[in-house]
Amino acid sequence: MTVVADKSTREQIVDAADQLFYKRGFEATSFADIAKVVNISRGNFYHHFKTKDEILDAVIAARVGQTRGMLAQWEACGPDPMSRIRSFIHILVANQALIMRHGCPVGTLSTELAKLDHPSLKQASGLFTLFRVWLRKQFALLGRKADADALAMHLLARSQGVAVLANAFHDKSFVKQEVRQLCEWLESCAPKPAASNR
Amino acid sequence: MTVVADKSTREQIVDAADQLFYKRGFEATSFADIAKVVNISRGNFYHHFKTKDEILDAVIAARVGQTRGMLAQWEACGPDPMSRIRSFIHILVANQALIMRHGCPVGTLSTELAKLDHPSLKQASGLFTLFRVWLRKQFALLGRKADADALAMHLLARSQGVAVLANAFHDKSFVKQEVRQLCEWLESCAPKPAASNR
DNA sequence: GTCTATAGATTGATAGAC
DNA sequence: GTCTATCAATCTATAGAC
Repeated sequence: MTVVADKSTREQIVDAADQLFYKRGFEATSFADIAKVVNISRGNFYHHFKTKDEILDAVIAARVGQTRGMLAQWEACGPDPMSRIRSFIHILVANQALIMRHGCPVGTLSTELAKLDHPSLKQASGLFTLFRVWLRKQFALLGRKADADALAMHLLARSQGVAVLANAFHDKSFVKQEVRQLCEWLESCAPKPAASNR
Repeated sequence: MTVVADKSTREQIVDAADQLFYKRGFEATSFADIAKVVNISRGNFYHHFKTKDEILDAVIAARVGQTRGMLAQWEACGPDPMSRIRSFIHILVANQALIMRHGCPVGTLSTELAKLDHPSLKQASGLFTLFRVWLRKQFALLGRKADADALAMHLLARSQGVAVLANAFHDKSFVKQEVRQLCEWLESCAPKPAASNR
C-alpha cells in the first residue's frame, strides 16, 4: 500500500509474467524467462512466489483488477449503454495488432488452462464473466432485459471468433469488416419505440 | 502402401499424437506420453520421426486428409448448398462434448502454435482455409457469389467463438442457442427470389 | 531480500546392441 | 524395427550464505 515510484519486485514479476503468459503462453514461459526480464536470479523468485501456479493466480488477479477498471471507465465515460457496448466492440480495433499476433488474452488463457486441466481455469474464465455481467447490464439498460444475458454471450462469442481467426490468418481487413457488422448488429438490438414487437 | 488389418507403428504414433495434441496441447505432450499410449520405447520413436516437429507435421497432414474426406462427404450427401452448410454448423452439436472439454481442434492448435511462434502455424491454419474455401463455394452456389468469402469467414468466426466460450464456461445450452441462431442466420442468407434486393 | 549452488525430475534426442 | 542405456539441457523447486 506504499506509494512509491519504483514498482516492488513482486509487482515487476507479475507484470513480466502477465506479458509473457500472453505472448508465449503459460506453460511455455519458465521461471528463467521471467527472471531474465525482471533481472533477478531464479532463486530470488521463490521468495515472492512459492510455485508457478501462484504466479498464475497473481496474474489473473491483476488482470481482473485491470478489467474492472476498464469497465468502470467505460461506464463512467459512455453517455448511454449503446455507446458503452461500442467501447467493448472497439477493443478489437484498439488491440488489433496484439490480437493478430497473440490472440485475445482472455480467450487464449482459458483455452490453454482448459487443455492443461488446470485448477485456475475457473478463475481465468471469471474474466469472461466480468465482461459477461457488464455487457448483460448494458443490454438490460438498452431495454433488452429479457434476453440480456444471451445477447452478452452472443457478443462475447462473436468477439472471440474474430480474435481466433485474426490470429490464425493475420487478416486486418477481416477484423475491420467484422467490427462493422458487429456495430450494425448492435444498432439492431435497440428496441424500436413505435414498431412491431418482433 | 500395404493393406493390413493392424496399423503400422507410424500410424499408431500419429493417431496417438493427434489425440494427445488435441486433448492436452502440443507442447504439453511429451514423447514419453505418446510412447506410453502406443506402447513402444522412447528410443524406438526416433526411428519413425526425427523430431517432435515432424510428428506435428504428420498430425496436421492427417487432419487435412480427414477434413478433406469429411467435406467431400458433406458435398456428396447434402442435396443443396444450404443443407451442406448446415452440416458444417452441426459439428458444434455433434462434437459438443469434446468441444466443451478441449475446444475446437483447429482453433486451439492454431492458437497454441501462434503463441509458440511455430513454423507450422501456416500449415495448421491451412485447416481453416480448407473449411473457408469449401464454405465459400457453398455460399456461391447459394447465390451469394459476391460476398461468399466474407460469409464463409463470418461463419467460421461465429463457430470458433462458440467453441471458445463453450470450452471456458462448459455451457451446453449456450451451444444449442447459438447453433439455432446460426441456422436462422443461414436461412436469411439465401437471396429471396421475388423480394427487394436489400 | 537477494544471491549461489544444487537437487531431482523430465525434456528432446542419440548410440548401439539385438 | 525395437530395445536399453545414456546424453546434455532445461525444468520446478529447495537450502543456505550474505
